[in-house]
Amino acid sequence: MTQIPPLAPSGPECSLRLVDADKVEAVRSRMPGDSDVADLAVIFGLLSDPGRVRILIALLEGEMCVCDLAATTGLSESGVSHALRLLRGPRVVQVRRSGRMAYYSLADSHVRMLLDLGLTHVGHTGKDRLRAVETAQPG
Amino acid sequence: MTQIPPLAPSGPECSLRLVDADKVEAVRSRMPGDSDVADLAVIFGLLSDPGRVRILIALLEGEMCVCDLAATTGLSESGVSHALRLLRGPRVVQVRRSGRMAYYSLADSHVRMLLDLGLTHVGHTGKDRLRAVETAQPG
DNA sequence: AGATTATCTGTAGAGTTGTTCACACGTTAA
DNA sequence: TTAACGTGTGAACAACTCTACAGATAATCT
Repeated sequence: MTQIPPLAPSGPECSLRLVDADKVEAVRSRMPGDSDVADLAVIFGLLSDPGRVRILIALLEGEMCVCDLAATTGLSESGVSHALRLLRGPRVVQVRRSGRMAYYSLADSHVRMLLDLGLTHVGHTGKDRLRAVETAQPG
Repeated sequence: MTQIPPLAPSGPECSLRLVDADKVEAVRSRMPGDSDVADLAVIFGLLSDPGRVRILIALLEGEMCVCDLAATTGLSESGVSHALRLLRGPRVVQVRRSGRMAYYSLADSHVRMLLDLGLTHVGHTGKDRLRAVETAQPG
């Protein structure tokens, strides 16, 4: 089930050096499969752009239409549309249409938690993300 | 403290359309600052590469040296070194040196939680995963 | 000393990503 | 119907990122 296959490709002339072979084997056996790792990287990649981060943070407060998201985030409406397209694919956001409006909202609670955790890491207040509670960080 | 400034740049010839101006204002006022958003995007960006994800998942089990990380992840040792350099900057990992060995470990518990949350999001197999986040919140 | 080992760094090329522009699509109003 | 509106899409271009290779650095050993 594990990939990253070439640990011991053929014989003793393997060029890989190992210090703790047991640990390497143990960790390799518990490593998620390639597709899970790739999917994980894709999700994080979607959160790696400031514009998309702002869009998602805005959506934490509830659904919004494209033009309001543009005004909120400072992106162009086309830029917001492109970003939302990327986020729609892996179902990070979902859309509700009403007439010519498109109202977007978060489709996955994990993304909400990822954003909260990330903001905590970055030091933007404690868990209380969107409120100004100075939790000064030493060093 | 909020940026994304050009909501109402000067006058009525503003080209931005608003549907729910109150909501836009409310969300804008709670939006983290540019540097927090940028830092957040950087952190997620570091997690957006399969190689780095594998390195960090390996480090969930404890510290490892570069060559063992290479054997575990399938990356070249140079590639691991490059990846760790990126992760060292924002202090996602830390290094302990002993002789000519360099032992890397996770430097931030948030990253541990981000990885676990992400794996839950993609894998959803709900299994034993990686015994990560044992320091999670009490029941 | 020189050789070997483990890690680190610089660079170049291929590949990817974000932004902007222009226009297309479907909906609503006149 | 035509026009305006909100949104979606494709293409082009700059900017960025990943990977591999070569070499550098520092510690260890003979």
